[in-house]
This record gives sequence, structure tokens and C-alpha cells, in this order.
Amino acid sequence: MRDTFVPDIVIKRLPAYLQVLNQMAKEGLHTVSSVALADRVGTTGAQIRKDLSYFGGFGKQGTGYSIYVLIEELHKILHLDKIWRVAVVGAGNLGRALTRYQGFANRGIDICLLFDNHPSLIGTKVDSLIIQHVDSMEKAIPKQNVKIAILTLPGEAAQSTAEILVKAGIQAILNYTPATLKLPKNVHVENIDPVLQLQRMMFYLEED
Amino acid sequence: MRDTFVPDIVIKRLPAYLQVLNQMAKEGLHTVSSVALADRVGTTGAQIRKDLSYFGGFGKQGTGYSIYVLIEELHKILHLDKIWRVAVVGAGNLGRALTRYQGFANRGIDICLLFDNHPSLIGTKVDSLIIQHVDSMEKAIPKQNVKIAILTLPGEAAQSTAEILVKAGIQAILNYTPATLKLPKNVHVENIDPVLQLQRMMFYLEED
DNA sequence: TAGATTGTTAATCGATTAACAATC
DNA sequence: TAGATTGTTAATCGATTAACAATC
Repeated sequence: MRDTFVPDIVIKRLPAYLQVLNQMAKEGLHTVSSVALADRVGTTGAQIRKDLSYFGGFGKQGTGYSIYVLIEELHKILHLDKIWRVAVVGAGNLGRALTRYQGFANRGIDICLLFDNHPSLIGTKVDSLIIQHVDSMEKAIPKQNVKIAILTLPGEAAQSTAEILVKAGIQAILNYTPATLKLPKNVHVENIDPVLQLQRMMFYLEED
Repeated sequence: MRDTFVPDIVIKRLPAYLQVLNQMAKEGLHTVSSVALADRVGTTGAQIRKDLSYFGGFGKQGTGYSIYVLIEELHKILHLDKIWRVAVVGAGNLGRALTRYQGFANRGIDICLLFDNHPSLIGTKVDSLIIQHVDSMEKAIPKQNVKIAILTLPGEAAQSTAEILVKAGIQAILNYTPATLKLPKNVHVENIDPVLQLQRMMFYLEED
């Protein structure tokens, strides 16, 4: 079932479905139709049914989907049924804020490494995590078998640092820098430079 | 020319083009072909030419594009030829980090308002900005004619706060919360919950 | 049983790519 | 002039939507 190719764009939507399903479970609901779920997510029933059908038939005609079952299946599909260790690279404002971010721990994300290259920061703590020098990444990352990194450095250092991360075994990078990273295709990069995100919306705003 | 419909997906790519063009200008280049630009952005020459053609013909056959001209045109198209004032709502770790973020000021973004609802924070400063109570948003936002807000609250408060923001005249929201906001279609929302971004990549990682 | 809703197929829509005449 | 590269059209590809038989 997962052998058949699933388009990236489908994968991108699944976490949003999961998000709403979790919310619904919290509200005490047990069952949901594709249309009801779609209304909350902001899409259509047909699209949800199509997306889910790449992975199997989780619903019941006439009834819809068991919220509990669907959450469980989405967890399996997205590999969320384990805790992922993550390294934060760059201990500036943003890096420290993300390290402390409450939303990670209870959603299966464990920030376990924090790096910077600024001498005065090395050895200091952010909450209980000690800031290590970027030069120790190549050893520390494989040691803890970390596969995911969050990049919050100045743009100039992003490319070279990302290359070291890849050498250290990192397979996915959440890139908060403005840099357009050039990395092997097997490394997955999500770009979320806040400036770029804001610029995307400015087009739609009235100049005044 | 801008009267003809331009697909959202084209608009989304323009800030990335601009990003690379700025980089090239910094490197001292003056001219670039669609293919050379595409290589750096990670797309194809055809796509860049098609995207730009929605707005006019900025290139010269045989030569390519003037980097200077293209940067200027993209600024005009995306409405980046002015400074945009932005409100940050939520003065937790992330909100404070974004308020202090160096990358905003030199790219035309002015964080001029910061709100929270936690009594002990009201009146305290983040850099030179005073944290105000969320109840004062409805007055303070129109007063400064702010159209863009960054949401960094706990998910539970996101929807109701966003509705107040819309009433206050906000037209674009950069949403860092896990909430799926339901707002009038004329309000532009970009969702960048870091957890969702990470989950999108976990699908592609080997379970081990 | 009658009503509701799935999973899937076929039809439609939109986006990307290829190709090339125009021209710098 | 010859070579390079644009802007655009047509062809291809992929994603969304509509429709409905199957069935709970």
C-alpha cells in the first residue's frame, strides 16, 4: 500500500488532518465523515477521501471514520508513533525560543542538542540543555542518532553548516534562514524564513 | 497587466526569486539568464520565464535579465517598496524572539506592536517595545494602521484572538499556532506551526 | 429497509514543460 | 552576422472535482 507512489502534496496535508482530528477527539467526538472533517480543515470531502485512499480504506460507508482509528493510522503513516530527537543549530533568539517551545514535547519532538559557534555561549544552558560548539556536531549527532535539525543561523553560515549536518547523518532540515540550501535530494528541507512568508502575503494587501 | 489573474502558486515563488537575486547582486553580478537563476533557486528556466511573464517582459533576448531591474520590479509587484508595520500577538518565547529578530528591520518589516494577555508581562519591554494587553488591540492596531499580525499564542486562544484582529483591520496573519483559523476569505493566513512542518518531513524518514 | 457515506473511476481543471519564432 | 536567450504557444502532465456503485 505504501509502495505505490504518494504525491508530496498529499503528505503535506495529512498533518493538518491529524491536527483537526486531535482537536475533535478532545471535544469528545468519536466519528467523523469526510465532509465534516473537510469543513474544519478547509477543504472538500472528496479530497480527504482521495488522500486517505492512498493508504487504505479506513472508513465505513454510511458512518464515516472512527476518529480514534484515523488518528492512529495517520500516526503510523507519518511515523509519529515514536519520539523524534531533534538538534537545534543556532542559539540566537529564535533558536533558544524553539528549544524552549512547549508545543514540541507533548507532540513527540525531543530537542536534545543545541549548537552555536559563539564562544561566549558555549557551555551555557537553555533550560536544561547545554549549548555545544558547532564543531562538535559531527560527533554528537550520530552519537544520539539524530536525523532532524532545525537551522536558525544567520543566512551566510547556513549552507556550509547544512553540509556538515548532512555529513553527520541529518536527513531532514527545518530551515528558518533566508538561504536557499543546495543539498543532496535525499535530504528533506522545509523552508520557513518568516520574511519570505510575510512577503507572500504582502502581494495581496492594498498599498495605501 | 496585474489585472489578469495570477495564480497563488506563482506569487509564492516570487519571494524566493527575489531572495536569490539579492544574493547575486551582493556577489557583484549584473545580469542573469532564466536558467542561471533557476539553477540557484532550484527550478527551471521555463518556469521562471512563465512566472515573470504574468507581470510583463523584463528580459532581453540573448542577454537575460538585469538583476537590478528585476529586483526593482519584484519589489513593486510584491509591494515591498514600503515599510510594513507588523503586530506580534503573544509575547511568549517565540513572540519575543520574533520581535527581536534581526532579519526583519533590514527587509522592510517594522514590528511596532506587541500584545499579550498575561498580567505580569503588560508594561514590560522587549527591546524598546512595550508589551500591551490584548484588550487594547482593537484601538492600537487601527491607530497605527497595521495590516499584518504574527500570531504566537497557545492554540486555544488563536481563533478568538484572530477574530479580534480581523475586526481591528488586520488583513494578513502569519500563524505560528497549531490552530486551523476560520476567517473571512479576504484575510490571508500563512500557517507555520513548526510541529506541522516537522511532521511533513517525518513521513520521508526511515523508522529505525 | 432507507439514508448516509465511503472508495474509486472518469471528467475537468490547472500547472508545468517543451519547443520555437522573435530578436537582442 | 552567429549565438544566446527571451516570451509565448501548444503539449503534457498531474491534481482536483464530480459522480456513483457498493455497502454499512
